[in-house]
Amino acid sequence: MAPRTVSRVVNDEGGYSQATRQRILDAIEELGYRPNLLARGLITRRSGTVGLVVRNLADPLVLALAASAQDSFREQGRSMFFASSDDDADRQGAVLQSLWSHAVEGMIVIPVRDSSPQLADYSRRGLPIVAVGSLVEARNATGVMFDLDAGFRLAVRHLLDTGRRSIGMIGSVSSSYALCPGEEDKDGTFGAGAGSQMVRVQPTVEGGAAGLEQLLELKPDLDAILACNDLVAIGAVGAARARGRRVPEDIGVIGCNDIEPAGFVTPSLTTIRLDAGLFAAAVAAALQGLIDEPGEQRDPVVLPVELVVRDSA
Amino acid sequence: MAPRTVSRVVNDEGGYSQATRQRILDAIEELGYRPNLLARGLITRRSGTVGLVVRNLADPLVLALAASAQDSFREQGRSMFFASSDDDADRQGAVLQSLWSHAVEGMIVIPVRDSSPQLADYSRRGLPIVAVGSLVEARNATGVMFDLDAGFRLAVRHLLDTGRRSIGMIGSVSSSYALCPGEEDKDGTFGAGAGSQMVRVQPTVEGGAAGLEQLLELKPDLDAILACNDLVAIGAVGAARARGRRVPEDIGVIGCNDIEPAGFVTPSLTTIRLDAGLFAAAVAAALQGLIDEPGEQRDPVVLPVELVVRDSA
DNA sequence: TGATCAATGGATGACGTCGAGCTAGACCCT
DNA sequence: AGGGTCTAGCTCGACGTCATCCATTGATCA
Repeated sequence: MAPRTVSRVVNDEGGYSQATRQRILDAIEELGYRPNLLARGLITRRSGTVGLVVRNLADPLVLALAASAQDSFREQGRSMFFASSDDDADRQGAVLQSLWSHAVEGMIVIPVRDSSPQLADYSRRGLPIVAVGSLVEARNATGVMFDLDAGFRLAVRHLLDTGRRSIGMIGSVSSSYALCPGEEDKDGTFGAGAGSQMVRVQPTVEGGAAGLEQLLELKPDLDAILACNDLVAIGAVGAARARGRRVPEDIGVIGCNDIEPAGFVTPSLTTIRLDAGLFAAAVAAALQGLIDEPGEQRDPVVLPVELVVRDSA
Repeated sequence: MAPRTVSRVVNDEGGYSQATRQRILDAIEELGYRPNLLARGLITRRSGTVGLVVRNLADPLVLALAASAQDSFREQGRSMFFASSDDDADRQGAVLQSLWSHAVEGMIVIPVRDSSPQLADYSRRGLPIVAVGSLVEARNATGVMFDLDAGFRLAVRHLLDTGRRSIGMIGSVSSSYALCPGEEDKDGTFGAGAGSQMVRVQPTVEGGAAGLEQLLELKPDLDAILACNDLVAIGAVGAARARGRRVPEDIGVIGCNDIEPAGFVTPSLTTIRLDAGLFAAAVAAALQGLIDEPGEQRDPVVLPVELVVRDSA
């Protein structure tokens, strides 16, 4: 059997009979032949791999993103590298460099804060990059993000509509890519006429509890909380109850993300849902586009969000 | 500058002057040179990559495993492929095949049920495999698991010591690797003299609720529940309260895993803690061992567990 | 009969790197 | 000066695959 013919069958080039094809496939099976994708990638310049770089593993969207991205990539016949930058710009750079040396065809990155120039640099040198929740203006790069402003407006409207008048916001000290709607609103001009106040904490349950304490200090008449993610919201609910405030009667709380526990904590959490499946599909499609048609300028993709009204507000 | 000399510098082989080294490093910086790891792997037969294959992404241990494994591998200078088998043996096989074609040096696998022969086959053909929570008897393979039997005994002892007399167990229809202590105890011979009953459900919050209903049907005098994981335990707590049973007064509930929400649900969950960091470190070390000294027979690693007593039992 | 086509396979070079072996010169020691 | 040792640098081949180009064989078609 000639190598050339085997190559034709393995690569589906056509130009062989069904009988030959079957004979070759049988032989492959029997001998346990595995094509060496390193060698193939070396010559074709397409390695069949992509990379996913996240900021930290604790982020609830990461899992869904990884799962869904993986599905898309399997359909594309690509394998996926996975790495975390641990919220460190240098490490993010090292990861990009390393995976690029492994000849990934493209990368999905949840970028650390202020690393747009770094990403733009890599993409300009030829590495296709989809930045999650961040704008990267460069050839070979694009962004995918949730419409957090809309989510923020939905939440504030809901609070005002249900009679809340004094809204506090608990933001995150280290803004994550998609968890802090309205975070840009630094002056705190919440809904018309309503007072407002913003504090920043660690984006955890404990942080949420601390944030509520701080807000009550600043604004004793507080009757609503907008939290940058569901964990923070859960912490705020706990602290409010410990202080003798009822939720939702005395204080309404809205989270963000709709993580799984949000549905079964007491009271169940009203939250801005970020649809992880939708998100991941959009990300994978965007990367595919960048790889297939390199060099084109692309508009960022903005995904809709939804307010899920449960018991907490 | 000769390629050979550059190669020496890049690979730190020695045999060059400091001046040459600096000149080369400068040139690398300036030209944006990236060594092609595909080509390097082709000739050295060490690709610098490993694979992590999980059963499904919803498993709470997966995140911690991924995070910690990634840290270990970074120290080893390896990059990590990531894939999910979605609980499908054929897909697991396809993933192993695909990643092996990408020349991974070894794999960490959370195996789908009854896939030991498949793993043994791959490992016998030369792919180092660390199976998580499963025994694989083969050259080039080993297993890492929690001492779930010990956890099971701890939990039962605690329930008996606190006066429980009628224990029900909620297991999982699709046993996962580490979440179901005592699942082998199919006859239900729980602690001495205590009655016992076991049902199997989906390992989710909803499944836990359904499981409790079933158990109460079978055993109206039930006063304790042992759940195969924390989500199931949370579901069982919710269902028990909906039925008017107080937790822990009327029914004690013990979960397994110590996932993050376990500490802040109401009542906080007594649970068998599986230390994910410890686990992942052991897994990474085991794989490193398999890669460095191939062919040796190895004993499986068994990790200790701990009972975390909170409010639910 | 000659032309065309499909199936098959041979030969050669390239991808970017490392490995082995070699040369030329510098340096030291006797 | 002669011999040994070390360093810096070179040349050549190999890794496993695909691309390119061409050769052979039958079969079919005009």
